[in-house]
Amino acid sequence: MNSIEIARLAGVSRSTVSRVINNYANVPPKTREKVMKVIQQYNYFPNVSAQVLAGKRARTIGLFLIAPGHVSSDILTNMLIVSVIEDASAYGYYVLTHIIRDANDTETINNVKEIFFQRRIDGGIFIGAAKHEPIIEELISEGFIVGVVDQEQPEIQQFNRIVANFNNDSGMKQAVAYLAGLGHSKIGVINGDMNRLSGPTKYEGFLKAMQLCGLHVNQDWVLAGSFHEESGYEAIYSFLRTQGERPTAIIAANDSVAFGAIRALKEHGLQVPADMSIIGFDDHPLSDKHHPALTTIRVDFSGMLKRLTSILIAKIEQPTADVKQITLDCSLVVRESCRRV
Amino acid sequence: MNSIEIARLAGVSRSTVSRVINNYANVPPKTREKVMKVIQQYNYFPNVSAQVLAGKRARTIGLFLIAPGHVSSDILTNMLIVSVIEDASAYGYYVLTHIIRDANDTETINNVKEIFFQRRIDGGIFIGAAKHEPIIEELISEGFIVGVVDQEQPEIQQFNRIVANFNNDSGMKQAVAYLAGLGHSKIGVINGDMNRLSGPTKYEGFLKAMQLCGLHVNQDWVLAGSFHEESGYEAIYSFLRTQGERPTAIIAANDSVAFGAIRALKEHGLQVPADMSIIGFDDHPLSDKHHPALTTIRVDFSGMLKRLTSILIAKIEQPTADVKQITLDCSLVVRESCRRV
DNA sequence: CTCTTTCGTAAACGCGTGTTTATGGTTACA
DNA sequence: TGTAACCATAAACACGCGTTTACGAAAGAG
Repeated sequence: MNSIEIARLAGVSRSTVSRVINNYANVPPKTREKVMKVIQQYNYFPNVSAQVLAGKRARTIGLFLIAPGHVSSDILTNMLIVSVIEDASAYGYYVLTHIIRDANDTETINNVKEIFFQRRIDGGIFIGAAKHEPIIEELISEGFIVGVVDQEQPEIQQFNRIVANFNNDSGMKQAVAYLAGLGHSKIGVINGDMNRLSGPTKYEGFLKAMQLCGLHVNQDWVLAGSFHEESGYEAIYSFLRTQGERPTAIIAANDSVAFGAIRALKEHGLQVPADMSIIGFDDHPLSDKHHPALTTIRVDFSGMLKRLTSILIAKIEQPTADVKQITLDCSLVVRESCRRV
Repeated sequence: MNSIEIARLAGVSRSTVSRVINNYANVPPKTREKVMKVIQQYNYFPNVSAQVLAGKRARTIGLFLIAPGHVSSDILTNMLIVSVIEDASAYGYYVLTHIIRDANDTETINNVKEIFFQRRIDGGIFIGAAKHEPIIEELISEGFIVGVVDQEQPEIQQFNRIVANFNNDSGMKQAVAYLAGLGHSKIGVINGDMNRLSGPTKYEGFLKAMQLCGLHVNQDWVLAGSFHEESGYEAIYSFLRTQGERPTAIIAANDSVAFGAIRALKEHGLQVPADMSIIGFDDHPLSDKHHPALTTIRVDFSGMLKRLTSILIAKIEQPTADVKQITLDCSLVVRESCRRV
């Protein structure tokens, strides 16, 4: 079934069918109706490949998840997939999801390039990218429209790069201020992956916030991590084997890290928040089900992706649209993992 | 950049470029290498729309999730998305994921049809379909290749329908036998959605298993549910308000239902497994983290989808491939939610 | 030297649609 | 009746690639 058949069955020319489908003005309602009837009767949908070849858009965006480990078990990442799919769907766009296990592997990179250069998609969103991701730079320089979460806005702004970030500074400020308000002055931190933008920015936010509250940062309480549950566990596990003074509160780079940290504390016979207060970051879907329910800095991932998807599609349809950056605020969610000292 | 350009740059004809790309035999290594070099140098990838229009496959499959509620929070469903994407990726296929909130809504159905009829995909997988899903029947009758989880194999087998199921009979048998072995004879059940195939088959499996173990089924202990956490909670909540004898063990249609059931029991002051033994179904990713860790019937969803994806793609590439049905076994996983009586 | 095989070319067609152009046919209004 | 304005058509081209065909050129075999 193609437009020629439809034209024949409706007793009109192929041009008219095309004009009906593409909503051209110069076709009277009666004709339009006649054609539409045949189209629906025969389940006709214009072949998208032919449309693309003829210069139309594919109405498809790519969603690229850079995730070395087991994405499948990360609820948060998975929420985002669904989120983007539904957001795009509202604009009549479809989503091709792709998982990048190793952003440095040549073959993997080639797959990503293939998706863009084969014109499978009109634009793409990258989640979980490192601070500097060569493949993204290459795609942007090739003119592809790309949305990125958690990356720096370069000095020379390009029309085809959209950057979305959270205000980590503000988040950390809220966390530290809350702890200070509870009487804490000995505050430690478990950092995230320093190769990702939110790693260093959260840490810098922490330093700034501590200074603002007039608190001293003890470098022995600055622990390395990498945004994963296991890294939180290991950070605390190692720390507890050392001698010396201990903090009364710890801020984790995200909730997964906080979960791991709490697990390590429990194993060591320390209770949260009785023996140690913990604040997370992100408001992970499981944080309120956790025991103890996790006090955390909420971050609206779904909302961010909704905006990012919307802007991406706007740029696809109207390349002159000039939004290039969005920043969302964070907010403190008080639950049970911190106590007054 | 197109094949004409590449031909010019490599100093060969366009036919030769095409023959290199499609791995034809009659091109000597030296020429192939020369062409490949230019292709890589200029980041050339054949336009997929042109390829499809010229008769090649789109190398894309559709993944359709029928999920009325909040898919985003269902870890299991989300695991499956990632699973299929990675499986397809191994065959050089991409995945277009689509979420169906209401399989009865005309516009929603139209979107699904569009994806197929526009030739965006070579075939599709449906997850969460009802026992009888008109849209699936229509697509199959139109000749599209479709893989379905948890649906009946119709008497007249079609080459383009692939059905994947779990052996629910065997699963229920293991659950009942295990409970019987622990001394339970008063066993209740919370059913799943009876509009989905696994609803009735699990229940029938339960009945058969009870008979096999020589146990009586008390209809007061057969509770209605719908595969969701909330339905498990409500089933038990309502049941506990009734008078009369109570079972010592309950088998839930899946782990989510079991979680809900346990929550209701706890609220009512009943401990699991001290006051009631519970068995789930599926081995949900959170089941071993649950308190108490849930004894359940494990079901290998990822494994099933891996096979289903593999068969779907095999059929796409070789429509005569004649596998039409796969059935996977279940296995009991003993944790902490059942006790000897 | 001739014959065959191998390698390669140029040209053409088809895939299904969007879009433009030149050309009529119909309707409506003055 | 004449003249627009509107509606519709047929034909052609473009998009980029796969595939076929007819045709050579070069190389090797006899």
